[in-house]
Amino acid sequence: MNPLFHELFQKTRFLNRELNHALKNHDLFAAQWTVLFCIQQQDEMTLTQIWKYLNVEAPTVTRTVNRLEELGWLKTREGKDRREKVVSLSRMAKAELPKVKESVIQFENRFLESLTAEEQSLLMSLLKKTNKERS
Amino acid sequence: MNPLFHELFQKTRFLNRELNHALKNHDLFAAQWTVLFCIQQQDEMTLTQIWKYLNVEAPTVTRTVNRLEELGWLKTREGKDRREKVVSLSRMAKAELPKVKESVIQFENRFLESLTAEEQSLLMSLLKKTNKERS
DNA sequence: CTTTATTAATTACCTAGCTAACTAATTATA
DNA sequence: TATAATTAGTTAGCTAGGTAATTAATAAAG
Repeated sequence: MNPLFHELFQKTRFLNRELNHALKNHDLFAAQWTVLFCIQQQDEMTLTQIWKYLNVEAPTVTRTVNRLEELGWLKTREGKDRREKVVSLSRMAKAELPKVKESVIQFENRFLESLTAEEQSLLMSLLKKTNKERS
Repeated sequence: MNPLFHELFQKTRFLNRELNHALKNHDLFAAQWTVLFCIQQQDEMTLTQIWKYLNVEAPTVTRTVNRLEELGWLKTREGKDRREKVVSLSRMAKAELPKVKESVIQFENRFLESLTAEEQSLLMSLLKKTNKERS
């Protein structure tokens, strides 16, 4: 097994663990945060838009969105296409998200502080250059 | 949310999915393969050695090792310290692993073919340079 | 218009991470 | 040596990813 893969998997496990830790004060998990984040950017999204954006399967998003609705972060309504479920932030989420974002930014900066801006964008472009064909 | 994180998470999700796909012929999942791989390198390992190597928590390894034992890939014995469980490859695993390795190598090469050797080692060193302090 | 195909979302069930709380064996200490 | 602390592993239960199969609504084709 190529050590690059080992390193990649280890790093993201570590990142996930630490991000969960940073979000604990806000009673959120990493995957929940990423869903909130992308909805907040778009104001409203259907489930399909969410899972396509996150590059994740539909059932995963169904579950996370349901949980976030239970917890009071999200509200949902039927789309004009009645198969669609349209998701948006609750009042509470709009009030709380800025603080959450602050925690996440602190965490990200701590993780990246040993890389210069050039190294960060280099890392980004190398990741993007990697093959994305599904076999 | 820093786009670098988004890209990292997406990439490893993609990698995991594709590696699972590549391993399907051998009736293995990615995490199972990584356990088999590290045991095969060391010949014998205790559970603690495994989870420290993989940078994963103990219960995760307990479960995966049990599953692999059920499936006939692994055998276990008691260590001289009777708390320890020592894990090694079964006869079947030793016979099959070379073919599995072949599939994995093909998969890895396909994923990395758009990067030069220099780019690969650059990516590796950038990942390693990242902060690893647990907060 | 009716039938067929497609699409959005869900349900059920699997692997795979995690934490917290536990047992049993070993090591350190009083 | 008896007790306390540590260590190896497990169990229970959560989030989070996946696939396969299903339902309901819409779109396309006959």
